[in-house]
Amino acid sequence: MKITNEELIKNATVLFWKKGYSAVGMRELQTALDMRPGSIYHRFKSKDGLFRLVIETYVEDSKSDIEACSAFPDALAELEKYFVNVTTCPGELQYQRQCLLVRTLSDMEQLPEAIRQVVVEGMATLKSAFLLVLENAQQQGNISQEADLSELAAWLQCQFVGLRTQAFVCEDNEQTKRLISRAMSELNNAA
Amino acid sequence: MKITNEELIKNATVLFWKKGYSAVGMRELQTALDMRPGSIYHRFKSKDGLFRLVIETYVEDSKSDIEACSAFPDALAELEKYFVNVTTCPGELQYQRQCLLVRTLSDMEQLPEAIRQVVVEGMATLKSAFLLVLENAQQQGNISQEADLSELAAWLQCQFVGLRTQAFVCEDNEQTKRLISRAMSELNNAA
DNA sequence: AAGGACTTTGAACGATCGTTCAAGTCATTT
DNA sequence: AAATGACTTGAACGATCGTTCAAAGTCCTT
Repeated sequence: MKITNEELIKNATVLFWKKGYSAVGMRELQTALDMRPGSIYHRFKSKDGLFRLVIETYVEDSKSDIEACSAFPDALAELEKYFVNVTTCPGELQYQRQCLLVRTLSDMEQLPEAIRQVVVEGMATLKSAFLLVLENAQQQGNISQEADLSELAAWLQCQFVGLRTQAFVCEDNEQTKRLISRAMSELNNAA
Repeated sequence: MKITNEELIKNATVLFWKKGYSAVGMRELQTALDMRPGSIYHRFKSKDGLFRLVIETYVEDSKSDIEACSAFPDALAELEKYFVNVTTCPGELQYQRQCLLVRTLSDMEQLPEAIRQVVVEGMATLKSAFLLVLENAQQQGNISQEADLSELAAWLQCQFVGLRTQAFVCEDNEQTKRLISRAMSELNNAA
């Protein structure tokens, strides 16, 4: 066991993100992880088990990235940077523009119930992360005191999903940035 | 050939929409269409060929639905109704909340280039449909004359994708309606 | 050096995948 | 009634799927 789980999951994430759960074959994983089937099954129990770890890790990482924005003096400005980063990642990383959770929604039908829960809960987790950022922005005076932060968090997540999907399809980074700054300025005007 | 292509495509659409391109097996299609493999291949050439027709039909239908809003005295109000209809379809039709084109993005990797184009062009077609509605709304005086309609169309599509995805995951129809009316009122304030 | 627990190996399994094709059915034309 | 052409049938093909397991390898403890 010289190679850490963490590293293996990172490699598996790339594959699953690029091709989706069902399109990734075990032989492909065997190559990518440089492991033979028995080893993979010994460590991760099954393809499902490995995928579950991938999703859980992804949610954890994304949550950290989003919540990290709260620490800055202007949380909303930092969140905007994060949106831009995620939607404009270049060339060989373009597959990362589409949120992994959203892309996994398409595989839900053939995932075991346990993993479906992880995905749905993951969406909720990220919404909470947005909420934390909004709370800080409110304290910083950039969002009105009367605003319904919980609904704004749902709204932010909508924007997040929509923007990432459009960036994934369209590739026009300048338009994406304009759409992001439009969304952010709507946030400032929010009741 | 007593059953029309149209009807067969309708049945196939349900399957592809629910499970996604790669998760639908030929045997499943054989059952759903009540046809034997040879017949399907005789009519549609391949699984790809059938799926292509499904996508093309979906784009055509969606385009019509969206553009139909232009004909009303208040095009934006009609568009809002359409958004609500699509995001709140009940129970056994819930799979329709997620846009079929967006859900197909996840299968792109394993689709032949020709169909990828159909999907991407389909997204552009729907954006144009939104543009048409916006042009009418502008003439009706509900959108400022200075607004960049082309960018607003991209923005609308973002909202469309984001809202449908969130409605697909969350199932809280009331929140969805609030988010939709928020989006629509932002449209009124648009520069 | 021997024992024991953990890990890796890779051939093989049964199931399912999309697809093919020779044979059969059926309506229409001659 | 015989021939023609369009469409349907369903067994079968090779490929690939996720998974298993007995055997071999590795490494620490005694």
